[in-house]
Amino acid sequence: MSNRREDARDDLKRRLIDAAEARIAGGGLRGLKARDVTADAGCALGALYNAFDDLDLLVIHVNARTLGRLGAALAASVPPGAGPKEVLAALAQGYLAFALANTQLWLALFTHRLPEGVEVPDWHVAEHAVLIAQIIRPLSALRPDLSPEAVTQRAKTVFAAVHGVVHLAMTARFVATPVDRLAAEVDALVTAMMRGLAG
Amino acid sequence: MSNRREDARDDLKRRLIDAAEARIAGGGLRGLKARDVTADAGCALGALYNAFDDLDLLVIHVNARTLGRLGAALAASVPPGAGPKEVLAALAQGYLAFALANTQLWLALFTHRLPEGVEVPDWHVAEHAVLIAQIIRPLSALRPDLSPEAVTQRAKTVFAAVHGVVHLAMTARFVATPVDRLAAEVDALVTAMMRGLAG
DNA sequence: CTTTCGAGTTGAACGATGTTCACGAAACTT
DNA sequence: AAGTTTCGTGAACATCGTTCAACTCGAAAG
Repeated sequence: MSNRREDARDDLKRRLIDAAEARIAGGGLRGLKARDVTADAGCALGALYNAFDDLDLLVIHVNARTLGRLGAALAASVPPGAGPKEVLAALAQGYLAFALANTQLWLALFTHRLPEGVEVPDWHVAEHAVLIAQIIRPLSALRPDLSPEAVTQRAKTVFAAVHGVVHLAMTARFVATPVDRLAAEVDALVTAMMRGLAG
Repeated sequence: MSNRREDARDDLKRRLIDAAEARIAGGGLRGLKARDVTADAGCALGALYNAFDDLDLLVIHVNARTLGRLGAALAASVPPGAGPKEVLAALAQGYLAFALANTQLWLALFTHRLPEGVEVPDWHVAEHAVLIAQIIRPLSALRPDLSPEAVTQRAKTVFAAVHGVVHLAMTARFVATPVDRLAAEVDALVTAMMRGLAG
């Protein structure tokens, strides 16, 4: 059994992801430099390109972690025994709270772009399901008449609308909602959408 | 009168903005290289840094143009003599149409970021008013009870929600709305918000 | 018209950054 | 124990944005 090699390899990968995560959390995606990460992880510059094809792929692994934590945070934000509308309102507030508490890592989920022609790996595309997965159940409870496909589509739109408000508030200083108004505006948006969508 | 000099200077600036605009429209913000732009504009590499402090400032001038065209497109998308709800629905569709027709330049408005500590010039911050300016009038007609400040805040939220749906559809992979469904989803979102907000 | 002056232009050079590669050491296989 | 494969190493390379000293050439002065 070749164990020593695999263990060392996995350990190096973990250290590199740790270091990249810390660098992104500290200085944003722009602050991520190959030389910094390898220095933090305690390996040579070239070792990074043995563990990962690319700096982009390293970022994708950091984003995978963030998506996992985000999914857990969303699940934890829903009070037990709540009605559909309350669940959706709670999810929106949970999303906002995560974005505020993990700004740079959360931003990296949406600002990271690969060079033209390169596609995101399928396994990482699938991980983005957590963004809408928990919206689907309460939404279909609210609209039992819609097909599963239609509910999924509506869930995407509801998510995108909430995400848009939070994202613009934290990136565009121009049309941004002040942070202290954010929670109220997100809540107003969600309840308005629910009233409108529930017909 | 030193005219020859000023004219040449302004002409060079215009050619540089033209070239940068074309490069962004073709290959996105990532495809913008100082050497390409100066070659297209027919000047030496260093001349760019005489006309503009920075590549970032050149991008800002391109974005200023785009905001101007976007404002005009939004104004043109509103049918004369329409009611408030129709105006808002038309503005949303106009925004979507502009984003679809000018994808890369429109994306540059929101993906361009300056290095840490550098602030966007005030004159360019002010230009972003066009994004919500035309939303305010129909919204205050719908909600005469709200103060001007509250209406402005709601306009920002409405814009951010619509923007989020369009933006995510054109950048994110998994949670994206298919383009052929986009117009319908945007319309459903706006009408739902109007119903919810007006209630 | 000639001279002088200075703003604008030029392209080589610099520093930063992502990525590659030949070398050598370490670990696994037989 | 020898051979083979794997992988860490760090110098080297290519590509960026940006700077700078030398040069050009239009504009004012004599």
